[in-house]
Amino acid sequence: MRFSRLFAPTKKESPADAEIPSHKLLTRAGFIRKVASGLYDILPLGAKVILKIEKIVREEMNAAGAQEVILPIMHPSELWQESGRWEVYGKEMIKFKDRHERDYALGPTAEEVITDLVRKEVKSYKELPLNLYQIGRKFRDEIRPRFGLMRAREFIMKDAYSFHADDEDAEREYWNMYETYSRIFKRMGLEFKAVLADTGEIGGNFSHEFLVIADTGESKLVYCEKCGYAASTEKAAQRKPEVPKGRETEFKEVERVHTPGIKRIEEVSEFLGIPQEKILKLLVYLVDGKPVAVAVRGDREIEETKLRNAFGAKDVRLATDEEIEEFTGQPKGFLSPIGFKIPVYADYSVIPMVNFVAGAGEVDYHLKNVNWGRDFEVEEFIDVSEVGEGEPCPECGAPLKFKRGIEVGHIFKLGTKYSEAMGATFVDEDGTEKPMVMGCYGIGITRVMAAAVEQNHDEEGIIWPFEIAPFEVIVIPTNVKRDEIRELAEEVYENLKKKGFDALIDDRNVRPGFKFKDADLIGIPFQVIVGKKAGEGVVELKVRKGGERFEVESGKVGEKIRELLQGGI
RNA sequence: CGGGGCGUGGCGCAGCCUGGUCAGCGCGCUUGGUUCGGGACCAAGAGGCCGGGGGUUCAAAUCCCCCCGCCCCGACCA
Repeated sequence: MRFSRLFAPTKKESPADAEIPSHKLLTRAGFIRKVASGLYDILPLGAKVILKIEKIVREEMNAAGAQEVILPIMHPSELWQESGRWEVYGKEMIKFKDRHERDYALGPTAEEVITDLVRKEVKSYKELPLNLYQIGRKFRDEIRPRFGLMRAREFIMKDAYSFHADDEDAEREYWNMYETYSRIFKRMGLEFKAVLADTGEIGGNFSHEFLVIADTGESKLVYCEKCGYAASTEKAAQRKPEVPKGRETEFKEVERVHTPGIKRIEEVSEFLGIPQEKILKLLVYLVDGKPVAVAVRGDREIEETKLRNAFGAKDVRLATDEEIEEFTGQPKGFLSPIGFKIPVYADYSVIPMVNFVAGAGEVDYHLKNVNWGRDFEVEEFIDVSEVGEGEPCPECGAPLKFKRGIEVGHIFKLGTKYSEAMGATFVDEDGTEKPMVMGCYGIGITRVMAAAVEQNHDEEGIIWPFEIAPFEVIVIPTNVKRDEIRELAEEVYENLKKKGFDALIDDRNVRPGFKFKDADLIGIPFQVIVGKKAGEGVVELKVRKGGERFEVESGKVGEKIRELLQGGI
C-alpha cells in the first residue's frame, strides 16, 4: 500500500469528546470516526486491524472444532418471548416493527436464534456435541455509551454456542474454549488474565472473563502468584477469618460519646482518633425489595454483585434516606446495630472486630466498645466486601495482587436454561428425551482493538503488537525528490512485500518529520527509514516499541525483522 | 433517568457576562516559491452566519423560552 493513496486522515489534535487513550489515538491516527453517540465508522486502518483480529479468532476457533455460521442480526420477538428475555433485556435492546407491525429486535446476543436453529435440526445424541460461532454485529442500547469503541451501541463480537448431551461434555468444551481463548489472546500479543467471574445477565452457573490488563480498564481483578487463583473483584472471595479466641475476655463497657455533626466514617475516625478498621459501617439495602442491614468494617466497601449473589437476589440497591428512617426508626449517619429493627448481616471483615465504634441510633452520638454477640446478634456472616491488593488469597493465603483490566472475552457454562425454556431436546442413547446442555463464549472484536491500544501506547501514539498491526512495516523515504532515496525505498518496499510482509511505503512528498510523526502515531511495529546512507545502500530499521534503531543493508531488512521477531520483540 | 458541562468554517478554540464597531485565532485545505532526519517558512487565496425553532429589541453568536445533539459524573453519611 502506498501512503499517498491510503485513506488515513491523521490529526495533530485529539477530538474534544475523547477521554481515554484508545479513543483519542484511534481517532487521531485515522482508524475510527464517530458517527453518533456510541456509533463509529471504522476506516481502512481500523478495518485492517479488525480483520487481523478476526483471522486469529477464526483460525483458533476452527482448530478447536467450532464451525462458523452467519445468523441474522434482525431477530423476531417470538424467540425472545420464548426465552423470557424480551422483557428482561428490555431497554437494552433496540426494538422495532416491520411493515406488518410485527416486533423485531436487533440482536444484542444470539442464544435464542441459535437455540432455535439447533432445536429444529438436531434430534439425536449422535449429532452432539456441536459448537457453532459467528462473527458479527451486535446492538446494545447502552444507557451511557462511552470511551469510544470500549462501550459502543453497535459493535463486532464473536459469539459461540455449544450444545452437549450431558454436563460433563459441556464442561469439557468449556475448558476447550478456555484454552482456545488463552491461545487467541496470546497470539494477539496482549497481556491478559483469565479470571473467575460473575455470570451476570446471561445466566448459567460457571464463568471466566478474559481481561486485557490496562490501568484504564473498567474491570478490577485480584490474583495470586503462588497458587494461580485469579478472580474479578465482583467474584473474588475473602478468606474467612477465625473468630479470635477468648475475644469475650477483651470486651470493654459500651461508652456513649458526643459526636456533633460527625457522620462519615472518615470524620468519625478523625474526630475520635480511632482508625477506620475499628469502626463499624452499617448500610441498609433493599434486597429484592426487602430491607436488610449489612455491616462491614469501616475501611472496606460492599461489592454489590457479591451481595446480590449472597442473597440469591435479582436486584439489590441502597435504601434512600427516607426508607432508612422508615425501616429502622433511626437517623441516617448514626445507625446502630443495637436493637435494630431489621436483620443485621455482617461481612466477614466484621468477624475479628472487637470493641468497635458504631452509631448510637440517635443524632450526634456514637458508641464505643461495641461487640457483636454481646450487644447485638449477627443474623449471618457473609462474604460481601471487595477484596483488594495484599489481602490473603482465599485458596492459599498468600497476599493477592490487584490489577485493572478490560473485559474482552467471556465464557459461560449455561446449563439447560435456554434449552429448557425453548425446548431444545434430543433423544439420548437410552431412548429418553433430554434438554441439551449449553455453553456460550464471546469475544468483543472491536473492543479488543481498543484494549490493545489502551495497553500499548506512548506519548507519540499507538504501539501495535505485530500480529494485529494494520501494517507490519512502513518504509519511509526521507525525501522522495532525491532519486537515490526514492529508488532505494521502492526497492526495499517491493522486497518486503515479496517476502510476505504487510508493508506500507510513505511515498508522500512531505518533510521527513511529518512522516516520522505519522508512523509513530499509527503505531506500525517496524519503520524502515531510507535517507542519509541511501547512496551506500544502507537503511535504518527502527522498532516502534522502545525506539531501538539498527543500520541494515537494504537487501537484508526482511531478515533483520524476522530475527528481531524471534528475539521476542 | 438525576446532576454538571458543551454546541461558532473540516479539526481545536476565543468572542457571549457588559447586544451594535464581530464573525476571529491556530491547525488543516488551494496556488506559487523557498525548504527537506522529528508535525517547515513566506506570500496570495477558498471556506462559517454562529446546533434548530420561537421570542425580546431599532439591532442578537451575545438576552429569554422550547427542542435537538454531544461529553462527563452518578453506593460508600447509614
